[in-house]
Amino acid sequence: MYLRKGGCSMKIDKSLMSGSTTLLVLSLLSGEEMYGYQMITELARRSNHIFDLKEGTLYPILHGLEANGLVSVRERKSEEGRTRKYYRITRKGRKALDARKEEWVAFREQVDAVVNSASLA
Amino acid sequence: MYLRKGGCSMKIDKSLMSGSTTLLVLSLLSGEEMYGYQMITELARRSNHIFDLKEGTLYPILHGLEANGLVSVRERKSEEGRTRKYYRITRKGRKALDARKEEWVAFREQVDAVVNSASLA
DNA sequence: TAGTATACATAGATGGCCGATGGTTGTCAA
DNA sequence: TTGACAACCATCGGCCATCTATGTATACTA
Repeated sequence: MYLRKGGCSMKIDKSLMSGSTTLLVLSLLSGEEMYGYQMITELARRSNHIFDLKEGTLYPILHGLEANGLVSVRERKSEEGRTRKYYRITRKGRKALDARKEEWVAFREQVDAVVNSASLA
Repeated sequence: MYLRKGGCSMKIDKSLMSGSTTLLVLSLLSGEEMYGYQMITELARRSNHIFDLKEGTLYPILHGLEANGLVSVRERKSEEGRTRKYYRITRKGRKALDARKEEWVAFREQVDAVVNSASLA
């Protein structure tokens, strides 16, 4: 991997990432079809380089999503002649995404609730 | 464990929890000293029962925090005669909490950024 | 005095993510 | 034209956080 290093140097504990990866990947795909490497660079860009997804993380996830019918794959030759695997979110995938979003919102709100309730005491 | 079951039935993917547990525990302790079992019930209460921390999760974490000097412990006999282990956050623990909070805010904001940027496209 | 809730503790299994590694193809400068 | 580098896909072993299951002891209460 040769991702350009952005200016942001804040490191997020890896374990915080756990569980949100699928949400992020499906979110990316909900806008347009993308290929793996592109998701990594796009995710880094959109998150101000907070998320530096590893290939060893992404590809198994994509295969899992495909196995569960949440994304579909097709090989496409780009204008430059390079053949890539493009992933597209399915209807089932959009449902799963909605569910994940709800989960995320609930999780986020309750973490904040605990953190804030404590700082008030 | 015999925690009362609350009305909320939404289940959060366990893996989302990863990494936030220490933040939550330290947040609880930042308000007052508490004992283990109390943290579990308090966390459930303050999070509308979204977080149902298990004893098998909490106690190893507390021991780790103590080993790292982020919390201190003392045995105290409550009025009812029961002896409990009360955990108190240390100065070092407060610093760690501040760092964790910053991490959490950055993480939260960037997840939202990705999720929202996709839904706009 | 039996049952239930409180309270602390640990070992083993599970599952997600990462580091390491390897391969192929396209590009560009020397 | 060739060699280095970038783009791109892929897998495996291991780590680490959490859960499940289990064990223990004490206090309250019916």
